[in-house]
Amino acid sequence: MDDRWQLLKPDETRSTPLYLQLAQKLATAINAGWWRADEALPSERTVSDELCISRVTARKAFDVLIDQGLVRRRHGSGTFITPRTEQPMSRLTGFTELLRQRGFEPSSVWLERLIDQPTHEEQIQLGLSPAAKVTRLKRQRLADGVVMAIEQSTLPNSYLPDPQAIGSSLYAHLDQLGYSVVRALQHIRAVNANEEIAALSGVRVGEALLLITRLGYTADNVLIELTDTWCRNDYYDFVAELKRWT
Amino acid sequence: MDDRWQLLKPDETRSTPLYLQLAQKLATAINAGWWRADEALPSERTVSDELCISRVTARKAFDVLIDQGLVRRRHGSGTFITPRTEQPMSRLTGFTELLRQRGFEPSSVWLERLIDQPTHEEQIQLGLSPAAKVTRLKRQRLADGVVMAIEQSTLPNSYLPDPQAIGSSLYAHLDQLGYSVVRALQHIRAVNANEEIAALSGVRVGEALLLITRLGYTADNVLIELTDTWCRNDYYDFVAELKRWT
DNA sequence: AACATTAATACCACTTAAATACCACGTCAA
DNA sequence: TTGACGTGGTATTTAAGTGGTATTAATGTT
Repeated sequence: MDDRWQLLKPDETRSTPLYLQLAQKLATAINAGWWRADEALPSERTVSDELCISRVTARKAFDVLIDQGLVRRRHGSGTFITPRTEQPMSRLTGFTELLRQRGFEPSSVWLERLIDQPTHEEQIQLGLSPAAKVTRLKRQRLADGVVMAIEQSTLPNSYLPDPQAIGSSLYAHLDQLGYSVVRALQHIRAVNANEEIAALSGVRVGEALLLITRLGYTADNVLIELTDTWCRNDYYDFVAELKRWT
Repeated sequence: MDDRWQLLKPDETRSTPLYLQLAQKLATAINAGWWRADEALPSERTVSDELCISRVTARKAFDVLIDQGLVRRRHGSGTFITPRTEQPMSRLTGFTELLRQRGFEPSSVWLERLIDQPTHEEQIQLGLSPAAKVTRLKRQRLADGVVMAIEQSTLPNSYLPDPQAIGSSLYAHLDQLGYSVVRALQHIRAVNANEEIAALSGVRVGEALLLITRLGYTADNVLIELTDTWCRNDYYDFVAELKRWT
């Protein structure tokens, strides 16, 4: 900043309103990358003081930027740059939340909700006694009515006595039962769609899909969830932000 | 400790919150190895007393470290260093490092190292002047002698005057030149291998590959690296650890 | 003249950083 | 076994900084 204020100063000739001039200059600055994603703009007061205009005028310029979706306001906190690529997913969040953030209307269709014998491998991973059973869930995930992913979860039956009782959000249901998934390991790889998945997700057989395998842990560090998700990546790009620790 | 407290003292200029300053200094100290794995940090009270700040402020700094997975808290007992092996890989790390961690012997073969005209899109993304050129790098990445990925990078020529001088590690080379990549956005999706990539990576045409697109930023938040990596996922699974923020 | 737009002033409501004071869990020695 | 002490956990408060809004005056348009 500092010397950059000069560039935001409005013209003397008031052919166009002050707030529009400012809005335009600010938009240019944002697109030029003066601030990074989620960084706060100077406050409305700072801007108005620095440019010798009223705060409401500065605010009105901000309104334009908000209307354009360039920035977002938080009462009592500041005005922040909207990330261009929308929300890097670095937190554990359900499918539903994630889609809402991206402006889609999420929904889902149950394909399977049943109690079953665990495979040998599942017995070991989930630490089940020989007699224990598992609950299997399978559903289509939709965004704006289009199938986006097929999701298949396996949990110890003891955590989900009644599979039919699960609403649209598995995580919300688990929360209610006191078994919140707090930490997860996600394993991402690419696979070619087989006949079953292709038919269910509406892609051609052989098309590349993301296969996300998730291991969900409770606060006690107990593995309670094994989930495979086949994602059509034209709808579900996975974005991660990485940092270097110097 | 003792004289080390001096190094943790916050700056007078309060441009950034105290707790963030402290968190950063502590993180540096931890990575520098001030404490051993599973060793306890000084207690929140000790830190706050020693640095003449409130305990809650010290505590808030600790919160940041916990969020980064560097330490772990035990009620009534203390705050302990997380062993490196359990720390989530949320750091930005080159291919080489990553493979070593997994016990492979990494190597690479150059396919292309040249100076070229940028495409229009690259001009905009990298903020290049009309006359500026870019350096293109393309190589096979091997693990134990087997091709694992094809990597194609584009950087502004100004950062890499002599492409031939790059050794095996691009990041190490950039570090030496003073243009460290500090932050990166990774975009992961699945694609079917086309003829070129299939031939280069030794898979059948149409096989599912991970396509990882990376945007690398310097500390000044300047985008200097565009990299596409096509990965055979039988060798390179992408693992991420996610946390829920309650 | 009547009206909408622009811009300024003054005051309200929310968020955050930081401090204080007190509560709850572990450890360990008596 | 127990209780004192050291550890982390949390509710509350204060001050400063942020956006939110009603009101008013000047200007331009019809």
